[in-house]
Amino acid sequence: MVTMQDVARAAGVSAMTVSNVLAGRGRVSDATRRTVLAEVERLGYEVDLSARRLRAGRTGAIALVVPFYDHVFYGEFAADAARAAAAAGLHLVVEQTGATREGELRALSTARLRTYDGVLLSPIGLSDADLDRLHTRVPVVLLGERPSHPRFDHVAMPNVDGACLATARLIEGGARRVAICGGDPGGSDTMPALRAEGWRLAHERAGLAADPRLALDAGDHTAAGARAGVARALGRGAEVDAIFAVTDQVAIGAVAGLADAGLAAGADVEVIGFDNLRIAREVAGGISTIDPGSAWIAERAVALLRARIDGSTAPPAHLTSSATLVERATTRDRARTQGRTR
Amino acid sequence: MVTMQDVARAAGVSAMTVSNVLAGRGRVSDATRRTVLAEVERLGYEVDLSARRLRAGRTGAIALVVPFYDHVFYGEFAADAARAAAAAGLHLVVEQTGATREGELRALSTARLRTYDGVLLSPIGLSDADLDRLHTRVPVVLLGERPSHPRFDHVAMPNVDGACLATARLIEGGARRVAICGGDPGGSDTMPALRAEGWRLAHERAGLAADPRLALDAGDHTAAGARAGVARALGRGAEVDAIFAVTDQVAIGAVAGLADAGLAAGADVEVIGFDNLRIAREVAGGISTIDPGSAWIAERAVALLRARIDGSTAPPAHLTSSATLVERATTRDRARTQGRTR
DNA sequence: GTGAAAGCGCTAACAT
DNA sequence: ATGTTAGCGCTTTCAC
Repeated sequence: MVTMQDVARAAGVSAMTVSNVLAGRGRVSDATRRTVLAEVERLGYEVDLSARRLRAGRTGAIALVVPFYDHVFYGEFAADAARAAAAAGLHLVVEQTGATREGELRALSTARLRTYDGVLLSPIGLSDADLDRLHTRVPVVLLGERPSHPRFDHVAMPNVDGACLATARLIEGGARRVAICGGDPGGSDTMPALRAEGWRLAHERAGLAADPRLALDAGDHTAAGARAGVARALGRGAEVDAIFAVTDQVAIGAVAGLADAGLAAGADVEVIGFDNLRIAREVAGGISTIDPGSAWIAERAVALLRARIDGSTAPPAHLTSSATLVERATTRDRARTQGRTR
Repeated sequence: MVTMQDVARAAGVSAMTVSNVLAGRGRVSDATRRTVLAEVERLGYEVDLSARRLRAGRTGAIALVVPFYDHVFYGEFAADAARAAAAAGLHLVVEQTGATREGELRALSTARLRTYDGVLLSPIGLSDADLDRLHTRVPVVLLGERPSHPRFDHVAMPNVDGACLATARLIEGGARRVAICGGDPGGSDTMPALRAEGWRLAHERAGLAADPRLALDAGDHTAAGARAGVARALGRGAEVDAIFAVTDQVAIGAVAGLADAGLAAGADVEVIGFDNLRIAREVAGGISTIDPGSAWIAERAVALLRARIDGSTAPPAHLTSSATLVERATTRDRARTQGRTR
């Protein structure tokens, strides 16, 4: 294994000069630089990141910590975040927690975290109290449901607004029995709870009452779970004019569940999803959905993290992106695509 | 920031003893252990991974290096690999290369790699010559298309076999004009080329000739690209009895392209995809597909890496998983699900 | 069972 | 423009 010393010796300079050349730091003559780089190349030298970090305190890498690797939404989000990180001169790596409190604490609290300059965390299992207790030198920016914690920067999804926008569109389209699939009207601050709140709010604003019996189960929020939930509800005779599905995955399952019952999404029952996954465009002729502005979220979150890494002591920012309705085949098109800003 | 020294001081022992307690190494009295652990807890101490690695040479983490974060296949594969890694006592993190030679070299060759005990690499842009030139102390296990490189362990997808199995099923089902969507009959050793080879092979074995005009374009292998490709082919009057789509994403697009032309996947044109993505089960009534055995691949790859990390000098292993046909609604069911082993 | 000394590979701070 | 010194936090080695 070749070290910086080896390169220095071979180039007839000190290790410090090699370090300076490699980091583009300090003043080095052109001749020296060339010699050093030639030796680096010849010997196949590569800096040891651990050593650099131990001394310099930085790695140039940030982590995105998500609940599950195999959720399409997080995959697409990671791609957005990687783009934003690259633009900010940072390298992004992704870690998974399994959506458990323990997994999230492990990802944050344990040592692993020290090898990153900053962390983008999508908390699911972690309570505010857990976050309070977090004593970490590494800057953390929270992603997710609702801007909440006073100590951390937070960039949130427009959960309530987006759900409200979707439900309002379904009501305006003439539906009076608008179901929510995968929502949790009883809960608080989780994604299913917040989107259920938007569903309820849209009813209220239209002078209607959201019927709790129209809160359809979506199991674990997979397409399979939603399909089964919709089939079950239809099977026991639930009357449904339209469905707001809390995610596009759920919407895909809901469309399948309708099809199982001989109903066509769009023509018979309007369906709107949430997330604007790329795949939703090609399924069932195109699933209408709420675009939560993921690219904007990724960009702002990375910018906030970058600022903290650079030592910013500004008060924590709490941002929420704005939701846009994207109409496709599962809603009968009146206007094609209409946006709305909070 | 609290260091091991701080804990040692507080517990009235040496740093070495703290280190021993934390690593479960050496002989430490029970009383000392308890005191140390209590101080660790009280001070909120966490080991610094960079320092540990610098000295000990290990981090307990491996990297999975994939072309794109936002490809569903890699997301599902990462989840499998994380499970396998956890079982082997390793922590898995995911990095992205953008499918470029440069990105892959950067992920491997640059320093970043040294913070991992091993790397699972899914090479796309890298040539065998590039791999030859790789001089890295860190063990690398190759994933992907065809077992090839003499210096590395490799676990491959059953590309040719799987494609052959799918195509054979379509031919046995009565189709005589079996298209391939997203294949590359001219290429070599890439995923589209190998799956095209399987398509050709199945024809040959059935005493038929694969018609090169039935190699349908799928653009960048997104559902959108495949949909456009199928629509274009149908638009210029191509006669197609059945479609083997090289991935499930492509299959989803192909089903949409057929629908655009008023054709029903399954009833009018049989379609088989490849990958067995979870989402493929719920789309279009269920897309028939080839299960490439991703979980097996992940498990074997992690086991090989674990062995190398532990110092194995066995000759490089070259494994290929076996393909299974999963029949759903886009094929007319005769047998439900039939496997085949290589 | 525990500790002291040494040093992993690198870079900040200060010479020269 | 380049080199010297010191030390980041940990663990290996060896002494007690």
